[in-house]
Amino acid sequence: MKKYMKMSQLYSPTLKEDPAEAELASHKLLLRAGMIRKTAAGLYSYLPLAWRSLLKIEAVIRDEMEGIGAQEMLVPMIVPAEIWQDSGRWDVYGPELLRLRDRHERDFVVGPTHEETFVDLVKNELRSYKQLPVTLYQIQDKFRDEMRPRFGLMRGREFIMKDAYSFDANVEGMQKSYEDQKEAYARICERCGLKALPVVADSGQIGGDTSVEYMALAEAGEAALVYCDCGYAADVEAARADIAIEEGPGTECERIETPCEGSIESLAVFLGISERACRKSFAIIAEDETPVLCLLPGDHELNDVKAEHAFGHYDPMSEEQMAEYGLVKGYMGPIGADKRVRVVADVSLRESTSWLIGANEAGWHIKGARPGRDFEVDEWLDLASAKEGDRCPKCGAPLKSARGIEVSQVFQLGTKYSEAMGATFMDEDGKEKPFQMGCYGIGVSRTLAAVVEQHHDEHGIVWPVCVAPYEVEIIPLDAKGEVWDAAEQIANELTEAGIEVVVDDRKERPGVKFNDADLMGYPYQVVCGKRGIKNGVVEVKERATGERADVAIAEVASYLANRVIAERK
RNA sequence: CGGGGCGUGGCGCAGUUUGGUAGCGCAUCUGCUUUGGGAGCAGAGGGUCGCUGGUUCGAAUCCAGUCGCCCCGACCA
Repeated sequence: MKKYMKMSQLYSPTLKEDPAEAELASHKLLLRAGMIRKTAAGLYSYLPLAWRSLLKIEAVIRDEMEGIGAQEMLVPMIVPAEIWQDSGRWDVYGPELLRLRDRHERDFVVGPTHEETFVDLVKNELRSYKQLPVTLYQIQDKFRDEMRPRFGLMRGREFIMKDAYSFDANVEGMQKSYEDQKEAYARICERCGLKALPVVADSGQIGGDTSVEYMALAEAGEAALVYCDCGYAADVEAARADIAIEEGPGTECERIETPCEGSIESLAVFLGISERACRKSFAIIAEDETPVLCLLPGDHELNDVKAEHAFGHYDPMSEEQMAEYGLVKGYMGPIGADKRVRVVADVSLRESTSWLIGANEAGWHIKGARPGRDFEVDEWLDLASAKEGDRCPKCGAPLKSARGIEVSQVFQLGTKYSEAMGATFMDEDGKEKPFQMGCYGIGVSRTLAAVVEQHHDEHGIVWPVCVAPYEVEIIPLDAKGEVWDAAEQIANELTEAGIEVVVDDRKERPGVKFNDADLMGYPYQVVCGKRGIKNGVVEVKERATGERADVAIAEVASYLANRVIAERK
């Protein structure tokens, strides 16, 4: 028999003040609303309210997994070292991996992810292509000994993850499994109330769409991304920068005096041109000791990741080195630089014919310089960090920028683990083949934090119905008498209608109850006060909009039940 | 791991510079009043000042070491 929850009994200690340790909205609010408590760095206890929300997220995940035929199960958190040695990760995984030894001196790891366990599990049981495909998943705590756990649930060391593994007979099958998961992930985000974008995570080695991360858009996100309405989205680190050329002034190569401080900004202001019409130069020493001058559109930065790709571990040139190679800080350019300097320019500049560059003399620049005629570019590379306004590599429209929280990732593994661990099956053609695998993770606890990050205001959390710990809070302003009777009646009716209800039965002043209700963020509040009860009405407040409406006591339960159920998804 | 900061009743902080035996706000408990947006008054309880060692007549305060936590960087659900 379902019963409504009483605030007086709910273990959800709220805090008036922001805890000193928290910085992010989600972290502060989850602590303040009495949903989580820290046990140690990166280790959190989920209190009853958080747990209810987590179970709802998990329910959405289970529903979607079931919808694509994935089967839930559970493997041990602790994993014997041998299978990690088999996969090769025992030696590769860094200090993030928590290793431990039992009383018999046997090595184990606390699973940060479970590819090995699942491969080991199926390799002796799935013997024939006829048994494939199979997708297995679990929802379980993971442990990663992060060097810097932070932001509460956002980057904990122990966290709840849903991890799925697909086993297919061939690449086409794997891609199908992968697409199924990817689509399910989009629906999971949506059903949890998250605005998220699928971001291509690694189009590198294997090529194509082999891994996608779902990024929940949030200012507090750790990843910077660019995206386009056409559906393209990429981490700025990985995005190819397609930058419209802006030519500098003039077409003849000519020295001009530029008595301004040696920054692109001041140069552009002095000449009355855009920063992009200038060419920015970075001088670095590549890993192989080659001095390199990188030329970029003036309003773009050298992308660290791309530069490391191109040059290995590189260092910015010191002033002494610049002097040695004939480069003048603030006025660098390819003309007049030492012959040993390798000149590399961003690909976006390839068609540009009028470059405004430093003259390697303080206070002087060169305008109208043309590569091939006035100086040589040794190599054209993608070096610039993409940013807002650059052209979408897919459709050409201007990109928008955003920050995101990586809530989930889908990955085509191929035979990486199955081959390493000798996990094979007998194919139609009578040959032993390694499984084609995919793996798919969702940070469940991180999703909770992301939801709060996207759904809060200055008063507290604003839960979407689908993940709210309770759907309706009833606030009787008197804990006795006819006000209480009406509140209890409404609570019972709603509960009978299958709505999750909490009643603030505490002997607190109205302000305290209102503030706690807003902080904990239940989607609907029903305020029962003397005034209204006399007229046979209570006030229904929608947390998200702040809208209030008087509703007849006799109708409020069915009115709310209909709204809540419609919003559950 | 590098850089910065912080550890003082449950929470948020002051006190540390200049050593003298611990304080404020909130919360808790009791009583009275109050009751539609974090109440008022009166009273009460609660702290080996992160830990260890040292200096000193005397250490929250000075010194050394150590542990923990937070923030910024390199990794990830």
